[in-house]
Amino acid sequence: MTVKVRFAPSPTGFLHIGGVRTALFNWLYARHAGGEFHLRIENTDTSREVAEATEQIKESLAWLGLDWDGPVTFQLERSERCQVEARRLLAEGKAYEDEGAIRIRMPDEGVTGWDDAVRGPVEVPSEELEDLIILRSDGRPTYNFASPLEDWLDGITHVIRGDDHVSNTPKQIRVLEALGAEIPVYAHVGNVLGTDGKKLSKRHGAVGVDEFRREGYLPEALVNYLALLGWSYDDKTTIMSREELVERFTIERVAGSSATFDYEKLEWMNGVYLRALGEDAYAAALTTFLGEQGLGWDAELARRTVPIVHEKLVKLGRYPEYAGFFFHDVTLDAKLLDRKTLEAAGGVLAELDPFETEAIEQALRLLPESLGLKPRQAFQSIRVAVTGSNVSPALFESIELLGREKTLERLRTAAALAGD
RNA sequence: GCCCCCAUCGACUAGCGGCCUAGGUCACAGCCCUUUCAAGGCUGCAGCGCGGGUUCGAAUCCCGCUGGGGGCACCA
Repeated sequence: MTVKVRFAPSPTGFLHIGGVRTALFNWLYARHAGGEFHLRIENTDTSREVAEATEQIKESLAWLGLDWDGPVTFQLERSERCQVEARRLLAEGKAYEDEGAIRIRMPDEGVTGWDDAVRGPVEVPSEELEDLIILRSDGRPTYNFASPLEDWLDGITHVIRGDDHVSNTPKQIRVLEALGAEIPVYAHVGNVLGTDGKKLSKRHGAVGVDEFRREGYLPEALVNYLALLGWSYDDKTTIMSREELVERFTIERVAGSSATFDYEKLEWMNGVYLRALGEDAYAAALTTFLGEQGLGWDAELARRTVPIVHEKLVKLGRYPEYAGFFFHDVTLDAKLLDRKTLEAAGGVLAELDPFETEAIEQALRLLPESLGLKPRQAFQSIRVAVTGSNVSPALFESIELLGREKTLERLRTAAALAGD
């Protein structure tokens, strides 16, 4: 039997990080099993649909590399089929009319249960199940009717979804039974919580995929991080490529408990991925990112800064503040400047030939002692003058890249500002 | 209120009755390296929610409690 799973978001807004995690688990499971991963838009409730949402969801998944099989399907397109099936249930006496709507009969004794692939057996007393409305009086199907019906139509074998659906599952199982459909395997994954311990949702702690993209996270890092949120391979492995994740992912190792999203770990992991990139790949990622930011910065110059920023940034979004001084003028804090040092540095660098890192370093290394300063103090002053900050990429390399003219100009400006 | 789910360091987790003096990663602290910041190396801090059982033996099994989460719509 071919594994078929689906990710079924409702198009009411952007794809948030909890939803992505669900999509990822489905995708990993499908790819691991050599099965199919379907994308289904559950737009039963037209009133809440957001026009751009579907496109945005597709874009987010594509950016993350979660490709889906077959066409994207829309729940709305199957509403006629829903009506046909509802009438059939009516005719079979499994459903009845109620003020224009159609309700399905639920058993009122015994239990309704299933063997959840992550939680094990779950049982709900059937008396808790109301005869739920499957067709509204205006003829539109409700979610708990349309969703399982579509699972049936699409031959979905495994339903992997968030914890918040456990209470829907018994209802959907009864719908499926009435329909005469096979019951898929259900796997309920623990929810993703915000730092406040509340479930992440569009209304709460909203974190869309595009936000991570704008901040300069790499999709590979996000995927790796998310995979570890509720799943683990063993007791040691943390960094795993997409291929390794696919190869290793199993539902048995998915946790049923909810997990808190941790930005700091994500940042660390993103740094790991960034550092693992070769210089060309890094340059490509950086210039693409900068382009998306719309800053209009010189891509060639950005490319040349790669060697000195490569190991330093934990996410590309830090680049503008860290290396922006290459592209625009700096503002200085006079308190951090020492006039004598700056003038001496200017003097030394003015005549230097060639104006290259090694020569620059040799020349500047001589300064501290002659000024009676510690290297640390002298270099910090120069660093601030040239880069505008006491945190910057390597100083001598930066000076070479900036060029003699700009360096001297900044040194002069800073010296004037320093006073005595 | 009722129903369901969950419960190991601050966070993510490993653990599926003896291998646990509870392991790994992030974060945090200290040290080393060092022109800043990172990175890297080393060391450290820190946890089985509580109470009963079962067993020769419990983080692991059972029950209760507590806590957290989710759900109870002609929303999805």
